[in-house]
Amino acid sequence: MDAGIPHVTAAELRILKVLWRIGQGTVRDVKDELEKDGAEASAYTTVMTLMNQLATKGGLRVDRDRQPFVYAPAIRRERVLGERLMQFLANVFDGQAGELVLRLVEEADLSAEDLKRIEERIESREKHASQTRRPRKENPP
Amino acid sequence: MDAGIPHVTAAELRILKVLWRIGQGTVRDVKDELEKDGAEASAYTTVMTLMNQLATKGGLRVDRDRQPFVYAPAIRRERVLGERLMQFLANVFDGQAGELVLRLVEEADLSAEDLKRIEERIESREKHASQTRRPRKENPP
DNA sequence: GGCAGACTACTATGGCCATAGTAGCCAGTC
DNA sequence: GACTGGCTACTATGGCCATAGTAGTCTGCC
Repeated sequence: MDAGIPHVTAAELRILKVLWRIGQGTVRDVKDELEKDGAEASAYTTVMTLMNQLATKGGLRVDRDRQPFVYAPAIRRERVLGERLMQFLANVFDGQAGELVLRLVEEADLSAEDLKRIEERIESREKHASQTRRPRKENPP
Repeated sequence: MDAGIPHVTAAELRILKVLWRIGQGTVRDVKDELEKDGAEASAYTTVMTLMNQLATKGGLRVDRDRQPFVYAPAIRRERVLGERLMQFLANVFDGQAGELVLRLVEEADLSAEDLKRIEERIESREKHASQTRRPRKENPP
């Protein structure tokens, strides 16, 4: 079982984000996308190096039958971002999620919709919490 | 003007956290504290190197009249964590604070008090938002 | 069948950072 | 006044990562 997500560096994450967005693509596709949103992108070979590293780690799946090779994400956005978030929470906020959320509510640009949605989640969360003790997401064996 | 906070690396942040907690201390004090909570700490000279780097950058203030030198934080916890948070938000969640908060509400350990406090903030936030446009925290000179 | 353009594989480099060692200094002790 | 223990200053090293170059290969076209 390879439940653990491979370690994804910052530059690799930029690649993954593009592929999550466009579904799949060649090195050139990804490079073009990066140029589009990112100000100045990296050299073609740099992007390729990153993509191959990711593939080696199991972060991307490569179709080598097509020419040029076509790359697609092999790990889900949710998992990667979740992992990152939990790590950040532990490292910077010592696991104090409450403080982190409060800060965001105060300082970040949250739209009215965001706030509404968050409230709803909290409410349903509180309801469940009063019944079961700490209703946490299950980890099925 | 030195409004910008110096770049603080991960290891340096560990040091700063200790000093925010204990107020001030010598290299040995900090090393001892690190040993206390962190499993295995670094060598004495490693801690000293980090503290001197921080001092050089303006992250710590050093009293060299005392022997051994006494170090104290020169930047506020709020500022450093806030900076870090905004950076993380931009890099990983593309500035989508809403998504980040939702994830935390769902997956992190939020106590009932946390939830309550967050709700209050949101409510007051929504009230203000309907009057003034984005009431942001002031930066007093 | 050879050439041009694009693509891949392998290798190189430099920066940043965490870690820590060594040498030298200073202060208190016997 | 020499010695010991702790402290400081300076330097070294190795790892990780972002970046990218070069050589070699493949494919399609003329």
